[in-house]
Amino acid sequence: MIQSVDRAIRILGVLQGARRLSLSDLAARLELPPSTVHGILKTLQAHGMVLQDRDSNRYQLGPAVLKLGNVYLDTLELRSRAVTWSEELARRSGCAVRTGVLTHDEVVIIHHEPRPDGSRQMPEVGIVIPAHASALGKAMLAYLPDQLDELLAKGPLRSMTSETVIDGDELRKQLDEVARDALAAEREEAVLGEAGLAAPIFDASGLVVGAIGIVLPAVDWAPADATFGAVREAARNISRELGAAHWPIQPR
Amino acid sequence: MIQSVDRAIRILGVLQGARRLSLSDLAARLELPPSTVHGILKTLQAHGMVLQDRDSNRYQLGPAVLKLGNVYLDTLELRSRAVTWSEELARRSGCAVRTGVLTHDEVVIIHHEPRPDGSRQMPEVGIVIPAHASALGKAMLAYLPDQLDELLAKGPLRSMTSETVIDGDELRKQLDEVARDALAAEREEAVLGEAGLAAPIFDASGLVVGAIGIVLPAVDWAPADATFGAVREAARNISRELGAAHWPIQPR
DNA sequence: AAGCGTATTCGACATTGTCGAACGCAACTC
DNA sequence: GAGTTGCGTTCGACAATGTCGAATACGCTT
Repeated sequence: MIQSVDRAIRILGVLQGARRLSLSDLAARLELPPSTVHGILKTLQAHGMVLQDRDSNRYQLGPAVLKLGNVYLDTLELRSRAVTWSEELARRSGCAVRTGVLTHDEVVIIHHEPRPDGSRQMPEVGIVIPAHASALGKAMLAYLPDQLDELLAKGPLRSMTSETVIDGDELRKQLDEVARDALAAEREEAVLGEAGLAAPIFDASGLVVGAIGIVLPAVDWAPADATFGAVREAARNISRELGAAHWPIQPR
Repeated sequence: MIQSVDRAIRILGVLQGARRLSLSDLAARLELPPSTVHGILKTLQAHGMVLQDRDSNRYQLGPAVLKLGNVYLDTLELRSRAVTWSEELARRSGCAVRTGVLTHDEVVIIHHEPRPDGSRQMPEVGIVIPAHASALGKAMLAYLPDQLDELLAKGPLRSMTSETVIDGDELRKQLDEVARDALAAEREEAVLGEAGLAAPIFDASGLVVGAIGIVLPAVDWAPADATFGAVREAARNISRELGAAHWPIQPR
């Protein structure tokens, strides 16, 4: 692990959480001398990864990170497959559809198909949700015991709403059920008033590479039986296109 | 400039251009020993900035970059203003609307309003276009002589189509006209069959912070007079909301 | 089974980043 | 308007750190 690179990424991470920060704030949060942080910041700035507000001198993320993000999406085979099947799933379920991948303890949304009712909706590509509080995250974690252990070892689970599962054992119990059905649900655990239903996506090597699912108003729970089937089918179809031999894969 | 951080970002940049690369390819392109690149790569990997394909061992960008990109968009005041006015501009012009910012020699799209005809269109947020070959880029460069000098000093302009302006003097001449009208046009200079029209956006300090414009099929050139006015108005409205005292600002 | 082309590990060396201190600058305060 | 405080930034000596060549391990082909 190269120290300065690690520090640079940690700077980006802090900036990600706090939007705009002064050099001294940044240094305080990282527990590093300001001059050290300054050197790294200037390097990041030269590449457009961060930029400094002319008026306040505070630092924030720069346009170069956006460029990188877009290229990541283009390289993902999963995404191109998800686009096709999301459309169908949205039509069949009448709900917005999200596809996501796992990074450490969070789900990153890589595709978002708006509800097919024609209303204006914010694109959600790139947003992150704690894995333990989302249907997508649970669908993936159920088949990734190592990632789950790592997540639980890291510290207490963050509570998002009163419904968030923050007990490790309770989460494990839920995930056992998820693995049995290849279907994960979430009711107001991340956002009040919102529920989710998701299924895991596997690739040719039989490992979970993502999950696809629907988002619906909590009051519309439970969805029709056909909807459960539609989510599982979307996940299975994408998995097959990625070369997965079976769906679902048996965990462990 | 911290060497290892600089190298890390260069690695990300190469990965951005080439999608997936083996360690030796990557090392060869950067003219660095493989072991040096490997150390940096492993650090980036630990943070999810890059990931390694299990089968081929090749490296590619990871989900963490996508997360960063999304947060960058959220911090941009310009973007939230652009969303409102893009909608109006799309309605008035009947065209797709793009808003972009400048990084070095490229325009990064930070908002994309699809053509209001209801057809399915790929979201274009995050894509990059060489500044000299786009209406958005010209609109900004006309008011940023320093950036223009830097761009021209860096080397020959990249040709995208037969229409791309690759002569520095010719570009300067065009930009003088752009600065006079506060309106930049582009006809098939980046993509054959596509034309653009854009106007610069200024902030409270009177500097260019972005540009907004429309994309239309080259065969539909020239747009109606009202459309020219609509583009300028959108740029002026956003500039005013950002605190700009005047629009356009006089260059130099 | 042998050989090649990979990625990866290791360790010695000196290059390089680090950190404290000093500087410059602007915005307040009295 | 002089003094003061709180910034960001620059500088340079030191040694911690990243670098690179060589050695190892791995997987694929022949």
